[in-house]
Amino acid sequence: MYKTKINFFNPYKIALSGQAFRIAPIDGTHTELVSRGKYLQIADLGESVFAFSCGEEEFNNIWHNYFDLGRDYEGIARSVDPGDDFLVKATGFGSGIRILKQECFETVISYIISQRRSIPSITTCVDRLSSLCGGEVPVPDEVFKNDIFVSPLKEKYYAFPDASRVAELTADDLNRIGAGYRTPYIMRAAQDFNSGKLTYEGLDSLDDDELYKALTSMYGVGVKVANCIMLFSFARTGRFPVDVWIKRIEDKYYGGKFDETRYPGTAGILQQFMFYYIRKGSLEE
DNA sequence: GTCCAGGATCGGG
DNA sequence: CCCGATCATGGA
Repeated sequence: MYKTKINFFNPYKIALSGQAFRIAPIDGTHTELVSRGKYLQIADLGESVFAFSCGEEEFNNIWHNYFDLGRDYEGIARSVDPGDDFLVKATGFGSGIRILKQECFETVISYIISQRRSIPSITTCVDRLSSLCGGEVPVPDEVFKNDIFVSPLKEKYYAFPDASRVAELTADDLNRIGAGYRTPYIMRAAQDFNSGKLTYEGLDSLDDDELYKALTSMYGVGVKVANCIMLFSFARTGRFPVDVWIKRIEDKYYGGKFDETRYPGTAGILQQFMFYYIRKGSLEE
């Protein structure tokens, strides 16, 4: 168990923010996730103090980066135009949300799956894919031994499969987990990552325009999914994905188009606040 | 049963 | 370049 104080960090909101599909709140103060082939539980102890179900070394090597804890989110919130009522509200409401640095292949496949589906439906499909061919991930003993933590939601957890495993699946396999018409998209993406035609390192070495071009040239990856991959896996925080929810915001509050060039390098982070607010904000009004 | 979902592709104008 | 039809399925 590693305990530390973190400002502007709210795992509960992050779990509900819809940017990742394998993180979930257990109750109001506990959140669990699987990433990097590991199970992690976080307990919110109040006063901005959090307990992680791992050692200090794992926290520093993996989770500090995963949760983007080195970035100044307070400064980003302060940079918002005070005359933009909607954005000010959204940023305040979502305070504590971080842009996760998710694994590349998982993000590509998850967002290919995401097209034209609701978030619960995406989660179901990604979970089915993981339990079909991802390796089982143990829950650390610490979760059961230390009463700071609570019982996990599920009995078993599975890593998101790597490209070699997904590349072995047949169209029937993918249809069975509910991939629907995205099945051929997933198959080709898995082949490209498995063959080495696409790699995280290769893609990450590209600048924004080149990366965008590389992603949108993939079969089944269009404008929106490419921007999500860039934002949620490559930390290209200037990218501004527009889905049906953001489009509604643009129509209602920004005359049809949000001027993302006003926030170079941070528009994507603000986008996530907007997305969270339009979907969850009304629940507390 | 109906409707919509963190859209992309394809063909045709 | 822009437009409309179409795509398979889960969840509300």
